[in-house]
Amino acid sequence: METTGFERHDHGACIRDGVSAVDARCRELGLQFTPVRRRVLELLLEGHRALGAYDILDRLREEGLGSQPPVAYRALDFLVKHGFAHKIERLNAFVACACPGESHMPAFLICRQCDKVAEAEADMRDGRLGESAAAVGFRIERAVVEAEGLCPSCQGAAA
Amino acid sequence: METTGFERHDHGACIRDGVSAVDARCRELGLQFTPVRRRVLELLLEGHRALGAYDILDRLREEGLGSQPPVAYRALDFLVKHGFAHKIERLNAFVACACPGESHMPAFLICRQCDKVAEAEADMRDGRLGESAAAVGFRIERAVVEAEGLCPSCQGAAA
DNA sequence: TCGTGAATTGTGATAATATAACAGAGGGCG
DNA sequence: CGCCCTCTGTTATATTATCACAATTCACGA
Repeated sequence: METTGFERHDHGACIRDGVSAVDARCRELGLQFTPVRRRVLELLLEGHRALGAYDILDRLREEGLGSQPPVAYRALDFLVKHGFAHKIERLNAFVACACPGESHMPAFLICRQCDKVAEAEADMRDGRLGESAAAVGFRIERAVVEAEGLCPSCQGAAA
Repeated sequence: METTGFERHDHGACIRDGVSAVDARCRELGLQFTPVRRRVLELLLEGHRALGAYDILDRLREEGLGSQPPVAYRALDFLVKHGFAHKIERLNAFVACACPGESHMPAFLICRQCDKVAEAEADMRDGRLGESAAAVGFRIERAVVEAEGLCPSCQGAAA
């Protein structure tokens, strides 16, 4: 289990790699990685932050890539459906996936101060929740796991 | 760790006990358990299902207890704030708390077929997510844990 | 008991998030 | 070319949630 997002890293590479990984994956799967979809992914990769659909729509509008909600929602649906982005239910917002292509049950660490979001792997079917689900005979298919708190640098800033 | 909601149980008692537990707790804490708040809690306890704010508002309207959204939202905010109910982010809906009064980090098992919701205890600060959060120095304060899948009886029905 | 301030409720308006429906554009392929 | 399929553009609308402010009710001490 690993996390990304709070450590410092080469963020330019982070965007480039994210986009090209998705690009490759789309080629593999025969999916169309259109300009709107690509741009939305770039926007999501820009900060390790969750962006609302309307934030994204505003950016698209500025750039002449579309002006109505369905444009943004369709691109986001595409990205989410294929695992290139995730929806953060707690925030009604979206983040780029930290490891596109790998199938996983993501969990998120959301800083309430700076709004950064890190992605971790946490398959709930193992572990204690999985046990208690199994105990009552519930079969877990998907899970939303969103932890909220303070990231390391905001803890430092508070002190 | 225990769950409730999928086992069969005396549901009449379930509502009565839920309401009176909250009633007692409000008395303890000097909170006003007003008619609207009581009624909303009863509605939430009726099925072990998540109800949307507007579903609740419709019921309140029928009963002459209020007709505008803030009436429902304020009652729900009260119940959630004091731990008598929880919001299911995945569904934008609300459920009564299975063990009001006890402070806890609830997790939910949501059946995608029958919409029933069971509550389990799952403190994310322990376990593997907690470890990986600790590893990057993230301090978890709250967590949304919502597992979706099939409850025992819906698995049976599917077969 | 009464006054006072705080909490609660009533109501209209509006914000924020999300989807439906259908027409048009474009590309691959017979 | 003509057909089909996917993607895009656009209007309209649905769903979820909050703001603002007036009216009322309630708790509590004088």
